Amino acid sequence: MFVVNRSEASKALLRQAGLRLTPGRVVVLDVLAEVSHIDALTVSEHVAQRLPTTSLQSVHNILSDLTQAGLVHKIEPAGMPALYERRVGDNHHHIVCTSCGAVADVDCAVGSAPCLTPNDFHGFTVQVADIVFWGLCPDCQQLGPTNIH
Amino acid sequence: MFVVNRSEASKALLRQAGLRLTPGRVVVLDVLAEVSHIDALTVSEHVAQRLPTTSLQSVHNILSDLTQAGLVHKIEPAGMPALYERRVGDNHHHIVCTSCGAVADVDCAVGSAPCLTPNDFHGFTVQVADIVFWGLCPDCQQLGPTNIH
DNA sequence: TTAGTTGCAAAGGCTTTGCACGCGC
DNA sequence: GCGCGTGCAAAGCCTTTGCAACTAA
Repeated sequence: MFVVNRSEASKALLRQAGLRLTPGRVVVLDVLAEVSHIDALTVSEHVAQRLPTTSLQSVHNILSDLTQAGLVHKIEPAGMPALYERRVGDNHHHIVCTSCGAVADVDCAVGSAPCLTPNDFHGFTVQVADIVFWGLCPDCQQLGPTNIH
Repeated sequence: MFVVNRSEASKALLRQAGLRLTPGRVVVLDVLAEVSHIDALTVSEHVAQRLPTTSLQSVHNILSDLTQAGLVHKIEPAGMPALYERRVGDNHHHIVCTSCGAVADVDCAVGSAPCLTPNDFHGFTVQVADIVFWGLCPDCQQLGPTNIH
């Protein structure tokens, strides 16, 4: 399979997902391929450089569509605006810097079903585990924390 | 140690935490001792039954103070208003019903540092792990899900 | 007394909604 | 041409902030 450039890859993803292929969606996917863990506003700013007419609200719509289609993953760390990333399969979680808000991926140490030895809690059926680690990123460890969180 | 009633226990907690003892704070703690995993609005409604002059904003202030003092724990499941509970020590997480929003406590199966075999990810220093499980509560398993999430 | 809290009102940040226009298929 | 997406504007939701009046210590 030859994919010549980023946009072609994005278009292919959209087609696979059965989504209509629009400029906005292609550019949003392109942006997320370049920068990860960014919020809707940041996505919008990047999109605006290539598609100046696309509003923040449209970016929200698009991100919502892409998330539903499973092309994009939405992370919602407590107290922060939602962040988006292109998902690369699953079973990775995130660590967020309590000082500057930087985010990094974390492959869960335990494996495919983290913290889930029993499959059932209080009669609940467990479907997903959302795991967010909080700590200090390397930069903030040196500078001393300012705790945004 | 004789604690005659709920309010006395709440007052004792406030004193221990070095917080000023006000009616609002006592009642909020009382409410949280009775009902757990409720949002600020629900707390406010319960408080209003005993202290009608206390506004929602004041409840927010109070919850924020109590959270900072460590008397109360704030849970922020993705896409829901923040929930509060009186903390009973730590190391328990939560499972939220994707259909009706019900919340239950989960003692993490792995122990004190769930999913944390290494203590360091990408140079980050890990301080806390926020873990939220999503699934269906017993009621919604029978009724069929309506997925709020 | 006096520093810490409350009550009220207003604003803030992020996200969702509604509706007419326009574009992908 | 039909129907889904977009653009724009406005509202929604929860929460925070500002400030004067009050009250616990």
